[in-house]
Amino acid sequence: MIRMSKLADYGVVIMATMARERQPLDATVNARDLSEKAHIPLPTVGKILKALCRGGLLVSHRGPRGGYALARLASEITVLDIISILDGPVGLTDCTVAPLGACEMEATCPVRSPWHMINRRVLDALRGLTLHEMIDSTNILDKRP
Amino acid sequence: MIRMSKLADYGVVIMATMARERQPLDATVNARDLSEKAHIPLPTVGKILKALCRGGLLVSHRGPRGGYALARLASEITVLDIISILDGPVGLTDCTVAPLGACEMEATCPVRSPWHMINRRVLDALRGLTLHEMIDSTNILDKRP
DNA sequence: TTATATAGAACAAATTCAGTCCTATTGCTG
DNA sequence: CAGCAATAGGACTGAATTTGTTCTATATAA
Repeated sequence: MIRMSKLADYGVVIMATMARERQPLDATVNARDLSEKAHIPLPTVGKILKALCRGGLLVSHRGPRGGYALARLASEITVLDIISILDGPVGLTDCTVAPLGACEMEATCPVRSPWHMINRRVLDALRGLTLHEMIDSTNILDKRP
Repeated sequence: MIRMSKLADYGVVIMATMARERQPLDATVNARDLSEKAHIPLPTVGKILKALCRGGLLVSHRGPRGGYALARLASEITVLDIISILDGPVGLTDCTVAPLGACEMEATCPVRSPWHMINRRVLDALRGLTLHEMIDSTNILDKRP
């Protein structure tokens, strides 16, 4: 159904929530607080935060008063970054993600190249939106046609 | 993973194959031939053809020498049409498809409106490609940046 | 009347996903 | 230094979705 996983959906919400707190880059938020703010169960939040950390979007700090913080500015994190980490490579069809030669129909497939074009547009749409734009309530995104 | 179902993927291939035959609108192709041309198992092709027929994209003809034909010109059938019929409403997140008020976070959700914008772009990309453009090997789609 | 082809529903198997839990590790703090 | 707080990473289970098949009924051409 061309739907992304709930994990990725949650991930975007969590990242947006962190960014919206407008904390300095080095200020950390722990999983428990995020769970409450985003209304997502704590174990799930933890799982997502760990993945985002491994993916390089967050930095973590262990121990008491530990937590997570954005690894870079909200304006330099895109929706595509988040989804790719949590869901793997984004692609509408297998053949847009699989390595060249993986599909035996490749040479004669009537839809291969059109799919690549559509896929590129989808990627652009996801890459074109940063966390910063997402939380900036004064942005003009919604007014665009 | 933001991937559409195989059924929808097959559906697009099948429709493109039918359109590529460049047969007149009333000429029918049966499921068996399509199965061979598209390299998809016959039962699966049958299932997809039935669904596309119910969805109004194909017309069927029973009995010996029966089969299926496009219900309208290839230039008037979009990729979005095909996917919607086989996979249901297209939407990256549940909240872009669910009726208003279905999500309790709706009022305060930090990502709701950005998602709607991204979703609109994805829909546009899918709606912007017709079956005719897809099979027209001389089209300029691939050359676009 | 018979063979061919689709209609539609029901079904079984397989894959994927969501969510939880457990143990290890790190680092603050008294 | 001892104990607590917090993340790291993996394993595991249950559920939901998806895939692909099969079976019976119906229509139609020869």
